Amino acid sequence: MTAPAHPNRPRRSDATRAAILRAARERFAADGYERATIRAIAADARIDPSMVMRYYGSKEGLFAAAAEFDLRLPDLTAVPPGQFGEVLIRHFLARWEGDETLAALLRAASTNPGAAERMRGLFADQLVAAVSTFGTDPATTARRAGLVASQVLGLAFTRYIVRLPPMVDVDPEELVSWVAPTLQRYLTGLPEN
Amino acid sequence: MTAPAHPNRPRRSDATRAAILRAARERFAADGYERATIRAIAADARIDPSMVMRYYGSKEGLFAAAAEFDLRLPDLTAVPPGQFGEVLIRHFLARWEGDETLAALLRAASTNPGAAERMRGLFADQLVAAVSTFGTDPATTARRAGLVASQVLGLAFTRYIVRLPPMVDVDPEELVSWVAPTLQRYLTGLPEN
DNA sequence: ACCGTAGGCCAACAACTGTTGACACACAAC
DNA sequence: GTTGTGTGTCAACAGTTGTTGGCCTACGGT
Repeated sequence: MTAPAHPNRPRRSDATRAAILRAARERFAADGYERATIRAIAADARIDPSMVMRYYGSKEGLFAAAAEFDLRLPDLTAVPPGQFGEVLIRHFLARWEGDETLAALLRAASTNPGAAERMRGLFADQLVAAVSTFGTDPATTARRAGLVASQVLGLAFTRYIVRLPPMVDVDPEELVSWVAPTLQRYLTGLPEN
Repeated sequence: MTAPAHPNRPRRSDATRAAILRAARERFAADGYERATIRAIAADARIDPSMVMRYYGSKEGLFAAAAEFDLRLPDLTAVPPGQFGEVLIRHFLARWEGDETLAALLRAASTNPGAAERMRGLFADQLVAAVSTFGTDPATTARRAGLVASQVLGLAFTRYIVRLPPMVDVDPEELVSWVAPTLQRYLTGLPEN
């Protein structure tokens, strides 16, 4: 057990824990869940593999800690309704480039049931919530959020995972100008227009 | 060596080869590349694991054979320019539901470099080729094809891999009516309209 | 009827995996 | 200084993986 008498006193091992988490995110993002071995992660963090087990219990526990993620979606009630799409795609691009946690989660979700479940939860708890803040028909909210997810995740998949050359090379600003109208229509438009 | 004297004579083992391939596609589609073990595939095909090695050389060779895929994209020169988007999304949906090979390739591409390379090739050889048949500026062809791929693969990812409930439950016809305009704009429109 | 060979199974290998327990050191409290 | 606890290493475990070679069987051409 690692339960100090004074619960909030900084532990001497905090640096090690952080190093493990950083290495884990890198490896999970680069290799996916099953190819990212505990031994490799421990080597990156320059500690013994058994430390990973002591601090995170198991490989699944480590992944759960490493894939903790907050989309930090902006409050759409403070955004002009005509700019929902642009604000969202800009936010996603920035969030994605700056933090490899989402890439790790995306890669792992393809093959690991637990990671897929976590991805569904992230979608249901955060994206659906953000979409439902402004007044659309509640009956269509989930579907609109799903469509947004399909375009945003597809963008991430082609750009960061499979790395299709045209999607890797394209200027982010041009990406925004192409994708923003798509998200805008998914959020506020009607089908078949 | 399995080189018969009369090269095109049907081999007695053709049924076994086909059974292996079918089981391999199922397992790769359901579990991804690393979780799909040769032993499990062989058990599904009711043969010994060593047979897989004899007929396909290695796990990578088996995957290469199982992930052989032709998108069978329609000839867009025979389609009214205003219906490119609708024709494409209908075709993709049908192709996806009827054959799990693409799901196998998609899942594997997340974690296996070879599968990702194959996905890039499929994109470059087949989708870019189809897009360039009609007269858009050649300089933008690859980008337009990339955007189409991002939406189509994102749809597949959310619907068949992660299985986001709203994307799984949505009626295919409604999916068409939402996504067709997106693809249409990626193919023939201008950004920021 | 004979015999080469393709089809198939079995057992084992070496490498790698997540995971565990025993042991050594260092620091802080008393 | 002693003691206890948190931090870290080492070696080994049991299971699984891709892969290999030997052996038996049964078909098909002659």
